Amino acid sequence: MSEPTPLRRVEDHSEELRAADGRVPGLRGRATRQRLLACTLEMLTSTSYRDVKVIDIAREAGTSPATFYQYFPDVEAATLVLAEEMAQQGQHLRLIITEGSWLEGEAMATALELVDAFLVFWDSHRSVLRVVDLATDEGDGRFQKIRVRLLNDITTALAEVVRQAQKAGRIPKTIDPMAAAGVLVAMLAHTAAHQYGFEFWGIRTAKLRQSMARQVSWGVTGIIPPD
Amino acid sequence: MSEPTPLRRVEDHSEELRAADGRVPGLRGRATRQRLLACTLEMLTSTSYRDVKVIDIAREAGTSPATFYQYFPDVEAATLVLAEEMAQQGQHLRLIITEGSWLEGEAMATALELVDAFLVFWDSHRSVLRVVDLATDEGDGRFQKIRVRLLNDITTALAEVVRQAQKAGRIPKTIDPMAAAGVLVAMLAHTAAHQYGFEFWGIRTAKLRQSMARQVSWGVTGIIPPD
DNA sequence: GCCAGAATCTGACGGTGTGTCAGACATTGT
DNA sequence: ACAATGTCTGACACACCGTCAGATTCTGGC
Repeated sequence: MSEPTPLRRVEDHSEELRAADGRVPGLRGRATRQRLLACTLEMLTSTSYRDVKVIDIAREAGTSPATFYQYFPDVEAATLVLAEEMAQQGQHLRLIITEGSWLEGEAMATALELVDAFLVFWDSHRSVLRVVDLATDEGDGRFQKIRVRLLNDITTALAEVVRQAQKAGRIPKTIDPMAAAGVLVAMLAHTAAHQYGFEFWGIRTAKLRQSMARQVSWGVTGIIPPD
Repeated sequence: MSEPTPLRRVEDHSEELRAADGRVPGLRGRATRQRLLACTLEMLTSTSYRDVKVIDIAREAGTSPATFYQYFPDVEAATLVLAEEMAQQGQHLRLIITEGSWLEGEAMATALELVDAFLVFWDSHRSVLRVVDLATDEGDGRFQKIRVRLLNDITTALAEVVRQAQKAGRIPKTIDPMAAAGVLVAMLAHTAAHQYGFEFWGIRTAKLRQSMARQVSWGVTGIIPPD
């Protein structure tokens, strides 16, 4: 537990935070950084992405633009951190798939649980997720990585369920489990993202849930769900 | 065909184009406007949306920023026009659904056709579509309207197929046809949007097509597709 | 308590983009 | 040839960006 290498100056990195000038921020610094992150998030939810300005974030945080640049090279970088935090929190979605039962008669309930979790998660991270999607589409590798990390675990978990169904002969062997799972995750993600769009369109959320869960349940187990 | 109301000055509107100063542009004007639109599109595909600047569009079009503002209040407005043009072209997707056969043994082929059309369409309008998605998420009603118009026709067409399947007793009556169709369209749209993301992830496009079509085919007809 | 030195913040500045004029320039009909 | 009308742009005031050098605040050692 004590310092193991007194001679060589160990740049103990791992998750070392660095300010613009290369220094490791102390307590106060990290607090300001957090404040800036929070305000970035707030701006992101209340303003069009195009119009999120460093100067506004700084004003909101009760500091100056120069301070912002002390901790982040630009708005995108701050958003990236927010996205990483979000992806962290998304890991629990995976558990619903691996812990839940996909047996006949129970699959639909598990699917519904997954759908609900998706809807809640997407709703509470809307503003960051839409930037992640945009940046990914625009070919930004950093955001793409986060997006993949978030969805990959969920997809592989679902793919494993598909593989089981294939063994049981309920889903054709010609199906690629990852493709099947990926398509379902895409459906979940996009529906969740445009949730309120559907409502506005005259579709009740309860009906939406039902249809989403139905597609997931069948797509993953090959079992036709009960009404 | 001749002027019918010589006394009252008829503001013949309908689809009257207006410049910033309220005048109706002539030939040269409309040409410049088109040139600006084309350059906006080009910028949109080659640059992050945040970084598309009026000055760049103008430079590219060989004109000055002031000219841009003659025809559009801002970059978003120009994008809106591009989005409208795109939505127009999307109408043909609807035909695939209404003209195709969803009978047993043929549904999968129709579904595949639909999937392919989606993939092609999304690919050739990627840059505009991602802005439409972003702006819609951000609550911009104008983009939302376009998005709905594009997807609504497709969704109602699919919903009609679902309704038939319900009559035939292959899909439970408790399902809301629009919800079922909406979920499938969401899947198609999102998968198409992140097409190359899947490839990068090790999934072959052929397998993706297959899984997409499978979900559509079953979700819409209730018939389990053949391998 | 005081102070040196480290950590943190900011005012001020040159650079670039925005959005708006008034007026220069082009085109057209007579 | 010369209005009248349509089209474009230079110039400007304003806002934000991103970067310093130096002011301000904190901290540990005495």
